[in-house]
Amino acid sequence: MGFQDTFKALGDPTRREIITLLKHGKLSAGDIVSHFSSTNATISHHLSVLKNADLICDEKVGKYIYYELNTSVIDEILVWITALKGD
Amino acid sequence: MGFQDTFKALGDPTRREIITLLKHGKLSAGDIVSHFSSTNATISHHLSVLKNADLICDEKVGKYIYYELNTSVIDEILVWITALKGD
DNA sequence: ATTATATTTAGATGATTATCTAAATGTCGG
DNA sequence: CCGACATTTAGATAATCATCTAAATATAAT
Repeated sequence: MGFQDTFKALGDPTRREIITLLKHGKLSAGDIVSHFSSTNATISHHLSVLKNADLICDEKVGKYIYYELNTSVIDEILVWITALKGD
Repeated sequence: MGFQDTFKALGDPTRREIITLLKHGKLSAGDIVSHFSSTNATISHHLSVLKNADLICDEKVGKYIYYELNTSVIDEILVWITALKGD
C-alpha cells in the first residue's frame, strides 16, 4: 500500500512481465505461470507482491483464481512521474 | 541501463526523494546530503545508482559535483506506464 | 606545502528478497 | 468420499541491497 510498495513491485522484471500479460485481460494464476520458467510458488509470490501493491486484484471462480490489472494505482504512478517533468 | 535499472532505482524511497529534490534544479552532492539523515557515503551510493540508471547526470564544477535530472529516461518510463492503460 | 572541504570508494554487516522444494488448502468430477 | 487439479503457504537458501565506518581522491584556501 502506497508508493513504496508500488514502485518496489515494479522493480522486478518478472512482475513487470506479469503486468504486461494482464494488459490484455484477465488470466488465471496457471495461465500466468505457464508463461514463465519459474515455479508456481515463485509466481504466486510475485502475484502476492503485485496484489499487495494494489497493482492487480484477484477473483476466485471455482477452481481458478483470475488476476486482473488495477488501473487506478497505475494512474497515481503516472501522476507522480508526470510531475517530475512539469516545471 | 534499461528499464530494469531504472525501475529498481525508483523503488527506493530515498532515491525518489532525491529525484524530487532535483526537480527544481541542480544541486551539489552536499546539498542533497544535507536533506537526509544518512551518511554522505550512503547518499553518494544512491546518487551512483540513479546515475547508473540514467535518471540523473553529474557535472563537476571546482570542488563540487552538481547533479541534475535527466528527463529523457523519465519519458521512457512514462511511455511504458501509459501503455498499460491504453488497451 | 599544508590544512580544510567535498565527494567517492572500499569493505563489512544486517536486512530484504527471489527462488526452490515440500506441504497445505480448496475445489471439482466420478 | 477420493483422487486429480489449481493455487497458496511454510521454511530454507543464496543473492542483492541499504547502510555504516574508515580510507582515498581531488580541489580550494591560507
